[in-house]
Amino acid sequence: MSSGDLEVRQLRYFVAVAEELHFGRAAARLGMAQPPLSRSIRELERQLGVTLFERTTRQVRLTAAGEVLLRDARTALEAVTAAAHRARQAGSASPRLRIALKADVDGGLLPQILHTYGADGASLPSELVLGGFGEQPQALRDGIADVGLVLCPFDGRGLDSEPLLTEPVLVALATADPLTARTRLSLADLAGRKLPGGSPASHGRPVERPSRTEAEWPASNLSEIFSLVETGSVVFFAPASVARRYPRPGIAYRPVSDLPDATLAVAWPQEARSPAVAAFVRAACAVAAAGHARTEALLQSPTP
Amino acid sequence: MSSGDLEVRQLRYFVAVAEELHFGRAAARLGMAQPPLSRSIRELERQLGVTLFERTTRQVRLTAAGEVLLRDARTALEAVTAAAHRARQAGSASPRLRIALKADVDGGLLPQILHTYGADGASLPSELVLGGFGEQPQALRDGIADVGLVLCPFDGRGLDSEPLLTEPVLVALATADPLTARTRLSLADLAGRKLPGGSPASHGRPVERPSRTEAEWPASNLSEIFSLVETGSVVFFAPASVARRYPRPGIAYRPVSDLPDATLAVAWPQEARSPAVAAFVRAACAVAAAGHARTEALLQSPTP
DNA sequence: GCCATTGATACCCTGGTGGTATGAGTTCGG
DNA sequence: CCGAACTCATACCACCAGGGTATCAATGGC
Repeated sequence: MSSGDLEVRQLRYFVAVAEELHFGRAAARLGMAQPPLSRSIRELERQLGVTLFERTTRQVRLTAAGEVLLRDARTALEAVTAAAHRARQAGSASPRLRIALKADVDGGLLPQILHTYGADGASLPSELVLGGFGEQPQALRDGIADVGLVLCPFDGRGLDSEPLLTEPVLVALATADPLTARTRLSLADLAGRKLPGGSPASHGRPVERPSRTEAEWPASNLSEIFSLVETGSVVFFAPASVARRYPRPGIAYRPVSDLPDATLAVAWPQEARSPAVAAFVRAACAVAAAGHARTEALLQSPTP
Repeated sequence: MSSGDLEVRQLRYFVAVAEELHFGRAAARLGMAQPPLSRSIRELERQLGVTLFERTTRQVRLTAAGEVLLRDARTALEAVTAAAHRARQAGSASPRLRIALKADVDGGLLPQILHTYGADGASLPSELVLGGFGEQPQALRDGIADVGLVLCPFDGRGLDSEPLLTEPVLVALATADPLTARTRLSLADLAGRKLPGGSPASHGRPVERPSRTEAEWPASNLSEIFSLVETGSVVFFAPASVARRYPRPGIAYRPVSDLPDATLAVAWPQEARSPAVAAFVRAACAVAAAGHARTEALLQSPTP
């Protein structure tokens, strides 16, 4: 037995094959030829003493053990890449707090949060890490960012989080859309409308892992999405704070009665121990609480 | 840059050097020569673009980036070995639920828990994984066990847990000990007495990572410890349920007034999704709740 | 100032890792 | 029923990464 322990390369290969369920495609994705990949998987199975795939010449399927390994291998790979990224960051000449978020999806709190955070003694210079919908948790797990603003629900494996604010979700329609005649819509009204994601309007964000390439998204940023909305080719669900930021003449926003409110949260890796992360979380919670209190006050006393 | 990504071997090497702070000793521990180890660390630093150690010929110190990497590398290595162990287990012909505990430290609940668990439809045959004090959390992180019984407080990184029962801690003394004359003791009374761990009685269990070899523990199991207690060479702190199990004539148990109660908890890896683990946790909580209710009843109605 | 200690450098060599060519089994069309 | 296409496995080869040995160089203690 030369077994001893697994290597990262073996895990990468395994995940590639497990995701493609096809040795040739997996090899292509890995930039290598198929035979060494087959051999490597076989060697992995030998080391583990376990069959990971059931192969026919026409089909490759994961065994139960393979399913288990796929899950654990993914988290192990995340942990390794996170170690690398965090070490690089910690060794850099100018250490920074890297904040992951989707551009404009900050509930309008970001400037205030940054201000409060900057006043904290434990604060480091901050840096924004912008990413697409739902990519923030992965960025945190991979060590690309230290803390993030995310929309609930999100994939919280290995993360801790604290909710900041909850706000209604509006639908953005072209002003020309007949539905704008109504002041309130339901999901049923929107059935069949296309979403920027490309898929028909079922509701909610894509839950599966976003391994798809950017190319599949016809529009990757909100400006482009709202341009599409303006032309009437798609509709788009946006939290109220995002809607406030894009008050275009060609777009109308309407509340959706049966869509749950969107909750913005601050999230960070569970094992995070950095004082800067703690300071940012403190600042975010404080700003959210202040905003909440202000809203409450407005509601309580309509005539101040 | 041939960097791309880290390899497990590099992380193992780094952790060894970071723990030993000495290339020669680290190399010996890894079963290899010193020069390739030095070269490997240098290559790692080059890949990361970060200095991990400050070396003089007389001293090796971790840099800040090194500290960060040490923490993350440990968790990454845990994740990798866990993946291997869990895959092996999942692929075995007779899958089992592996329960980690320290022998006899189960609050007397284990038989009942196993009985209840066995009646659950989702249950698998169970297997006990016995380990020393505080080794259970590590066993769970390394994928050696699926669920465990642990004493609080414990190193809960990556684990979820549920408390089961809380009971007072007694001190075990030789019957010949003059302190047995008193019915109640405080920690101050025991100052200076030796504990089985070898260190003087400060109180509590060793908190640092138990990487020490078994040889450092003069007694590795409770039978041996209680033999030492009988001879008067050490005293020993034991939860009441453990004391009940060793009612030896040569040993007297006394409550310790200023020692916090011991809490037994059931713990499992956060990412665990197995129905068998869920069934065991359910069973453990149910049995604990039942026992708790029984105790309450006894206290409420002293004359039934 | 000499010596012991310890990390770095130089060099060699083995084995693992990847490439190419090809075989073998399965499925589908005719 | 046969052949073509597809796909995974096997055989064999080549390269270099990773480990070993010998040695140097720098530092600190006596």
